[in-house]
Amino acid sequence: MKWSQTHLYTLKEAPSDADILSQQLFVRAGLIKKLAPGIFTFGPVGLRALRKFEGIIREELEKRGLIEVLMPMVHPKELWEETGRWTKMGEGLLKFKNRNGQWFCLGATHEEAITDYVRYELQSYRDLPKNFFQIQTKYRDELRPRFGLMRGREFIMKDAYSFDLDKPSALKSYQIMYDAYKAIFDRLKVEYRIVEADAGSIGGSLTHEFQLIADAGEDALMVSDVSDFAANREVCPAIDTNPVKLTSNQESGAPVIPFFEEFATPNLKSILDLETSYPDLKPLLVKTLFFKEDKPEAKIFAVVLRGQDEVNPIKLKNVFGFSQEPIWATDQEVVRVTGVEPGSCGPLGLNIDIYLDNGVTGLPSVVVGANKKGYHLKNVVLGRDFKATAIGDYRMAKSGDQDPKNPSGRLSAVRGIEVGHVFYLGTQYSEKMNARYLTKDQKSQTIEMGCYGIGVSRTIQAVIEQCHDKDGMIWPMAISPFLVHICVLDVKEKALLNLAESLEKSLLSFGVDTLIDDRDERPGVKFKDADLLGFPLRITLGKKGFDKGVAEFVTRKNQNKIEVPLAQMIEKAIEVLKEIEK
RNA sequence: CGGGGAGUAGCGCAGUCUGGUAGCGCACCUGCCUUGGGAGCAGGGGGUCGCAGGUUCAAAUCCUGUCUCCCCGACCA
Repeated sequence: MKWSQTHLYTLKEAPSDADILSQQLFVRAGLIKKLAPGIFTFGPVGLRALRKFEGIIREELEKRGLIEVLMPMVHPKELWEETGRWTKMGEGLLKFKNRNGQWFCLGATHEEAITDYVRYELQSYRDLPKNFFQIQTKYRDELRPRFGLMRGREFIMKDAYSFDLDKPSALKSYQIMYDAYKAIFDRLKVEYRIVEADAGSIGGSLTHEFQLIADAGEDALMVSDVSDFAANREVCPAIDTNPVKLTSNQESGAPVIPFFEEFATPNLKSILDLETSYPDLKPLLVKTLFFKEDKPEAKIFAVVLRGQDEVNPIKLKNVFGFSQEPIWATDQEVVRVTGVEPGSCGPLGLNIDIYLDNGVTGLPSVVVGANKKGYHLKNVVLGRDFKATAIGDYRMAKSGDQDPKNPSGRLSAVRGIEVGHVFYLGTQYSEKMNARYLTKDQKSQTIEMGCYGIGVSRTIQAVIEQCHDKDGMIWPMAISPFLVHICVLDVKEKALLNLAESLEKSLLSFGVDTLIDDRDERPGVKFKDADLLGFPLRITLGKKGFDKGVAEFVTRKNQNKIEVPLAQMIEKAIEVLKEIEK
């Protein structure tokens, strides 16, 4: 491909709305261009990266027996009403009417569509298992799109849906996809972790996320330093490594904690204020938070946890079986149940459900709000002074917590970009949509499902978030838009251009795609652009080298330079590329 | 939804307070010159200053309304 014959332009400055580096580089190199918030055009070079990644996905999935289909982007309302998601998905679904007044939405995910596609054809146990995939544009009406392709409204996704006879078979399909995803992301040669995760609005019980490690990632992950344990912080179990020790008197069983007493804490509103004013009480400070399920007429409940800990709404959602995260009670509601505004609330004397985080249970006594403005209570003892409805893990895990899989391991927090997600769904969709088959002994059985997604467009940018330097992108071989970038320094020299063209032709016969920069530009411009675009190998053909019979090879990653005799360019290029791939 | 900021050439910005011919850098076009790390000189093209209304002899600038975009925020008991 010649630069002059494609549409390639570069910017020295990034548009002011590009927030993270990978997005700036993508825009500067013309890989993407924003059309509207969260909606992008792919330029020819960006498209090549996209296509290469799609190729990898397709290869690994077809290898494992998946069937490629392509479903529509526009879905009728009735389809989504079958599963109740027309309303449950809320604002995320972009809905609109056609000229006849019929409602449609843009496909945000395709569980309904695929189930509809197969439910009348998959009738016999002989038809199962089957696993379908598609690579297609999704639309989700994100509240706040950002970071370019990372959180777009319109994006390209590979989604797959498995249909199985029973749960064991479905779990087998799950494992196949899990392994396929591993194979796919391994080929990118980037750092990623497979983490335990929350199922979110897709639903399901068994689920893993594939997270590409990057500081700009939107997800907080907890990873172990010794085992392969890794979890999204949303669901990571919180296990203290140095629980507060009971005093020796406590251990002997003597009731050393005196009755609780009130003390004045005027103008101290937050736990932070209390910590500052009473540093010696810091480990005993306990906060009482009030929540309710996100639906009308929901009951208020309290969560009690250490001042230093953060509540984890996802855990609450999962423990209580809510369909969504609980929401904070308003100040008025807090006053209604405690008699006092937030700042001095405590668990004593409440007649609502109180959920006690297990981080509190080791404390001999605690300090809580007195439910009286400007007062707190100390020497409060759990069980004696107030009772909890239930004790559980309701808090966020934090750095230094114990690895749930290996007691000697410690967790640390890293950030990740979710590029893949696998779910075991069970029958939650097939049941609602009546997708059934007949067993050998003629019984009607509900089909077991799984669903599996890869954010294709997100991944190519996420990769660059990890692979770049101050000069630009550094593409991994697997998805690099081109493998070789030939800079012809003197385009008026016909011989040089001819040489570049024949080199491209030869390389292409080895499957090595090449971009020839044939612009009439000064060398510096070409080198800067080559660094920005970041293809693995740059070959410089200049008049000086040509007269000496050599070309210069530069590997993008480490800027290693070697001189190569013109006659050996092809073999050497193949050799260098193989070296880079390692 | 709340808070903050911004809409002026393809991109990055100044000009707005204090009304008076629409500016700068990059990019683009022409010519000369230059050619191994974003050269130089000269000339040039491109704007209904987000939109609507108002004030004024005169509005990018002041007033009113409106739209759009961007950033931050759902840890406080």
